[in-house]
Amino acid sequence: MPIKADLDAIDWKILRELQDDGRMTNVELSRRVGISAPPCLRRVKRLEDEGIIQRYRALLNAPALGMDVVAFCLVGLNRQSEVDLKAFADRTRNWPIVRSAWMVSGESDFMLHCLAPDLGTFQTFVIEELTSSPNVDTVRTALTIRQVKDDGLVAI
Amino acid sequence: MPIKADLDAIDWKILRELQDDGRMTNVELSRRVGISAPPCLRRVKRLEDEGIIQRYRALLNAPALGMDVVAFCLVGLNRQSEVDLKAFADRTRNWPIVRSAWMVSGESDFMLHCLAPDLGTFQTFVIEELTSSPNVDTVRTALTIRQVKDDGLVAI
DNA sequence: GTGATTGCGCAAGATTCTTGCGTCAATCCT
DNA sequence: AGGATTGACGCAAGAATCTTGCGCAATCAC
Repeated sequence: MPIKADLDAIDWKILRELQDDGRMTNVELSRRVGISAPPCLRRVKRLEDEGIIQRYRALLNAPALGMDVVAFCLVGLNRQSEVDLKAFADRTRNWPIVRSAWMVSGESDFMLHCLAPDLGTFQTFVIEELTSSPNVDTVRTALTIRQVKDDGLVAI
Repeated sequence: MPIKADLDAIDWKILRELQDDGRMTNVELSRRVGISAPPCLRRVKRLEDEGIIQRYRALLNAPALGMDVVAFCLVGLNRQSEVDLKAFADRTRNWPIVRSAWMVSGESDFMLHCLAPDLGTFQTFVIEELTSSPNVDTVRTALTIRQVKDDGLVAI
């Protein structure tokens, strides 16, 4: 899709600040990156319009909301045809426990990032939904103990 | 940390909306959840103060920024003592290619979410940094082909 | 039934957003 | 080389939003 963006130092500063606090006011942002508010707002809008900033999201505290189990599942399929891959990808979108998912290459075909209120719910999901899903061959799970790093998507 | 929050239907609506667009104005948010702006702002501030909303983040388009390789690494250590785990966790924080990391239980000890400009850079990282890091036993990588689902952290 | 508590909405001042416009520096084209 | 063009900045002003205090109604406890 988008051609590689050409960004100057101020653009990178903006991206860094908005990754750190996506709800910062434009006035504060402009102060931090060293230009006045109007051109700063125009830069942010340009970054949004070009799709470099895809969206803004509030990050929630899962345990406080009763979601105590975070886990990853590596799923291997029996058949990896285009149709089979698409069918499984569609299925992940209908499982609320699966919060995000990637098609991957390697020993497995999909990586699922899962969130469940408790271990029983998660195990039931793995056994009764995931493992018993058509075309699913192997499922390896990794329960998270704690997150040890959480930086934004892009560094620099 | 936080006691399980007790949230009513409006709070959940607010959380859903701010996960979908974390930069929405409070006026628009209040309109969507069906109350006037001042109590809506007070609810958002309460959710922030109680740590239910942890932060706001701009999500960036990695390929547009020259980051074409997204991968996961499952890392197994030789020794899993408290000190060893902490040592490896600290090391992940100094690797810019590792964007987020979890300590996990299962066949591996750590899950790393990695981002690199190209395959060569990623392979060099895996071979010269990760695999050759002290106490690292096994490294299994899964290169992502594409993301097929990306919902917020908490559903409902 | 009465008092306390909680949360809503209104209103007004402060702040921020947004747009148009003038200026300036850098680049491009003869 | 020199004038034209482009692009981006900052100022200013009107519009929108944020923020706070306050009064009122509903709920809860006693």
